[in-house]
Amino acid sequence: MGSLVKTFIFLDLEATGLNGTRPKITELCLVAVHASSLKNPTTNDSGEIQLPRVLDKLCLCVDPGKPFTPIASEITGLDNELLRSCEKKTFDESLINTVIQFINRQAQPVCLVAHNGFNYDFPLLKTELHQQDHDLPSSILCVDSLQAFRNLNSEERPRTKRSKGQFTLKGIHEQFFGKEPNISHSAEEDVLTLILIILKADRLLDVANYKHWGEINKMY
DNA sequence: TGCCAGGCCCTCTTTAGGGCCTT
Repeated sequence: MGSLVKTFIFLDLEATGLNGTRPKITELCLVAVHASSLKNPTTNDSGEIQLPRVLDKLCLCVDPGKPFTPIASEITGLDNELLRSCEKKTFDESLINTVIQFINRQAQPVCLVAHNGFNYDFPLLKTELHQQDHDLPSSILCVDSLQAFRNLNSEERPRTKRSKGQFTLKGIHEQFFGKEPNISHSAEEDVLTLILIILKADRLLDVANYKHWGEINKMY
């Protein structure tokens, strides 16, 4: 199914907490890359993989309208006062239209990609859309890069004891590039890290399990 | 009010338990 996709839209959400806290989105970042740009990544003079030159970005901060958990605030560097002082709007119709227009601008069909997306980002995004009586088209495809990396691991590597952090964005980046990613837990930096590790794991999107947006359930 | 996920994967498994991963 992945071979049909013309645009991969890498997605990351920051929010007020994890699933059990009925979180609200505080920041979202979408970066769209044409499938052709993922097939033959360019490298610099040192042989390091480079991000594609042609990519579309949409990054927005959002007033969540509910308190952050302390840990979420610490991790993301955002808090209610900061977002309010910058006069950020809530997850409203204007934001939803912007996201939909961003998706519609891309070569179709598109596929959303997020790390642990099937359990976190996609259900949370669906929840916020439904709360405003909106949704994305059911035909949009989705991939969870965490699940895909685990599939890749079980197929291509000898069985090794799992270790904490093995499949985190940071952990995969360290395994591939021998160093930590620049900054983690801004939505944009996490998306760019995700793109880099997917460029490095060139078979990942071939072995991934594709779902339709219509199969994604709300988080709450 | 108080509580607070859940699907996936691994193993000392399958009549189960526990850790990972996302903020």
